[in-house]
Amino acid sequence: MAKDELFCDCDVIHADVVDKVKKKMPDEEELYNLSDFFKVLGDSTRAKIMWALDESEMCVCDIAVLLNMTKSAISHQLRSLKQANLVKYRKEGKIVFYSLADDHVKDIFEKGLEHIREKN
Amino acid sequence: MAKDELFCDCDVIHADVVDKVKKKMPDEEELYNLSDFFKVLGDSTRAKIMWALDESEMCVCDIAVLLNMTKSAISHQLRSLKQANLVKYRKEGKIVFYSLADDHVKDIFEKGLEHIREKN
DNA sequence: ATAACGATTGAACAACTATTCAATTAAAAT
DNA sequence: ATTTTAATTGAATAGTTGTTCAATCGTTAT
Repeated sequence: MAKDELFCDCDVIHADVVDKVKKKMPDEEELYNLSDFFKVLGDSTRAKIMWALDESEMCVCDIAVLLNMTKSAISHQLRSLKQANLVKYRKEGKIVFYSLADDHVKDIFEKGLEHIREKN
Repeated sequence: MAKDELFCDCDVIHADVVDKVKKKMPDEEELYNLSDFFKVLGDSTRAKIMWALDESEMCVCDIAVLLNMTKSAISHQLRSLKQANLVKYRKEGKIVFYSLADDHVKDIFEKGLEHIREKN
């Protein structure tokens, strides 16, 4: 019995399946990073920001006006998006222009929308 | 001045851009649902479950053993996944087998992994 | 220099969420 | 019928997270 299974409160029902899947399973860290990536998109404010930046490069103030929120709130969220490499920025004087960092994101957005629009 | 802009703590810097994006912006509800969808994937336990179910249909107990967690914790998370239409299930006696509900999810997973593996 | 403004930051609070624990349901086996 | 087991459920708790508020940084204009 593997030490991984010591704390489960049930019998192994299909040990073959579990073993097979366990062998293929990617690193703990990789799935953790994956969920972290989706977590960033999993907030309506950030989703709106992403959508907006997909349409056009914008500064913090523009986004704040668009979404009717404070610059501070937007800036905090842009920080999350920046850390997740979903957006990039360029400075022009005191204005900071943000834009999407990655083409994957557009695809992911579209796939996600397809899913929720299908409405099972 | 639109009433949407009353509470912003800054001037409109690029009104043309803001207006253009505002017109294209999808319904509040749609982006809210989109972020809700990503939120479900934005937890490492659920991401692991999704990954496992992408490999093979599994019962609650199998998943609990695989992830070394209690059936209760897994069941709670499967409930979230089910509500988001990410998984479906079939009953066989007292055993409940879960599997992925949707082909989109596989694509989204792969796109997400691509992104985090690129490592900017 | 200094005032003004876009943007960022940190602390604090409120809202939300994942896991645990105990109890319960439903089906199978004795 | 009763026991066993897979699964679900609800309440509670601990941890996380989004927004607000106030202060600060950096650049531009006066």
